[in-house]
Order: sequence, then structure tokens, then C-alpha cells
Amino acid sequence: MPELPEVETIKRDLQKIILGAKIKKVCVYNPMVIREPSPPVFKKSLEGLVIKNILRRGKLLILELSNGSALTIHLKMTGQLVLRQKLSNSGKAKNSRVVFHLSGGKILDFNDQRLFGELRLVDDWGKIKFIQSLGPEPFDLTYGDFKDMLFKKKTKIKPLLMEQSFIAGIGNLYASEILFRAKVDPARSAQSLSEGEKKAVYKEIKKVLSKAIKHGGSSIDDYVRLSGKKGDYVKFHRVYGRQDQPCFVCNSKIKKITQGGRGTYFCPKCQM
DNA sequence: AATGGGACCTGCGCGC
DNA sequence: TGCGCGCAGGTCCCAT
Repeated sequence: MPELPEVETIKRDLQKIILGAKIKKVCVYNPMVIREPSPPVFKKSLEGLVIKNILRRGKLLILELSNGSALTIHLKMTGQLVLRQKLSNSGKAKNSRVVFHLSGGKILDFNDQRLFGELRLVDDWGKIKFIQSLGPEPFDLTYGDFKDMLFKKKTKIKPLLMEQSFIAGIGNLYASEILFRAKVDPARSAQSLSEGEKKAVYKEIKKVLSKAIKHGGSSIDDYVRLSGKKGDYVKFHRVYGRQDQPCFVCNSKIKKITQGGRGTYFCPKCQM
């Protein structure tokens, strides 16, 4: 499940491999993932453009193109961007939805089992509603900002960390991991955190995300890097996916609860 | 403002 | 072996 570290990893991989490449041909195998414009216009407009810049905002990838437009890619749950050496006779892999044939013989495959992923071609990516609704990037955040943002927030801290309009880029997995390391109960009301706890959460947001980026993200389920290789951060997970297993710190059983329809993992002793 | 639910999808693992 | 079910979680949307 791609969150900020996974998307950032893909962004950096893309910068090394496809920056400056020309989009020669676009093959659409499932038009459902193209949100705008219509799939035929999407395909026709993209062909011939050069990839000038590659950015990330929250969990969204942004490819700026030579005519000033931008291709945005949201991987949602199961989306993958994979560089293929070659494809089978059908021209696609199992879940290829859109395949970009680039100059230099590079093939970029947008693969997405569950079809939640979204591609858009827009004139001005700053005007995308989703972008405008995003909160600050975690790495741009000062502690003063963060403290102000928590002020009078009654919401539980864990769902709050996942709210993209609050902070951009944190999803279900990293929210649990951050709170474990900060020793904060995920069910606590955000405004009830002590100064020390707020500071701990703030610090762990940056620490966990940057370490995860350093290790190429977390490959559980579908996420892979551009090369098809897995991200390495799973070995640092302390709570995510570990219900009923012993806490690495105190040996208590890790618990799983549901918050806002999502699984939350935590240690009932370390995070009292 | 906060919270809960459903919707969008598919494949997997479970129990029977 | 096979069927049906619940579950995974990013985001939007609606209801309370």
C-alpha cells in the first residue's frame, strides 16, 4: 500500500530512469483508470511529449511535461509503476492498465490489480482539487506548526495522522508505526496529548518516514519499486500486521483494533 | 466538528 | 475440491 515513503521511492527511481524521455506511444488496456480527459484524448495528447520533471505531493506522483501539462498518478491500494524490459506478445503484463512506451526502448507499465488507481492529464496540476485539499508535507512541518494543528482537535490521533488534509502522505501502516515509537495510544484524542507526546509524535513522523524512504518503502501486498524489487522497510515494522505477537519492547501481545474502518496495531502496554 | 458507514474493485485465505 | 464470505485500505461521499 503505497504511502509517502513508497511514492517518494518511486519518484526517485523515475528521476533516474525516465527523466527527459519522450512518450512515444501510449497503450490503454483499461480506460477505467484514466479520470481525465477522455481516454482517446489522454492517449493522443500524451504522445510526443517529453518528461521534464518528476514531483511528489502527498501520495500523488506528478510528471511535468514539455508543453506545460502534467500527468498525475495515484497508485491508491494496488497500483504499481514498473519498468519492463519487454512485454509478452499481448504487449501487457497481467494487470497492465496503461503502458507508456518511451524513447530509448523504455517501457513504463502502470499496473493495478484493483483498478482504484487514477491517472490524469491536466493543464495545471496545482488546480487539481485533491492537491488543493492536501495538508503540509511532513518534512516541511515545524514543531510549532504541528502543535498549532493539534490545537482543539478532538479526533483520535491515529485517524488524524492519516487525514490527507491534515498532513499529506501518511497512511494506515506508517500511522501505526509512528504512534508505537512515540508511545502514544492511537485512540487518544489529539488535543489531549501532552507537550512531550506531541513532540514525540512530531519527531517520529520524520524519523519513521525518512528511514522508510532510505529503505525503499515497505513491500507488503503489492508495492514494488520501479525495478520490480521490493522495499526493505518491512523488517523495521514493530506493530503493523503483528497482532497477537509479542511486542519487541515489553513482550506484551500486540493488539489490533478497528478505527474508522481501518486496522490499527498497537502495544497496549507501551502505548498506554 | 466528528464519526460511521458505504462505495469503488479484485484476489486472497478462511471456514465449512 | 469448491463455494461463499470477509478482509485488505486510499479516497470520496453521504448521513447522523
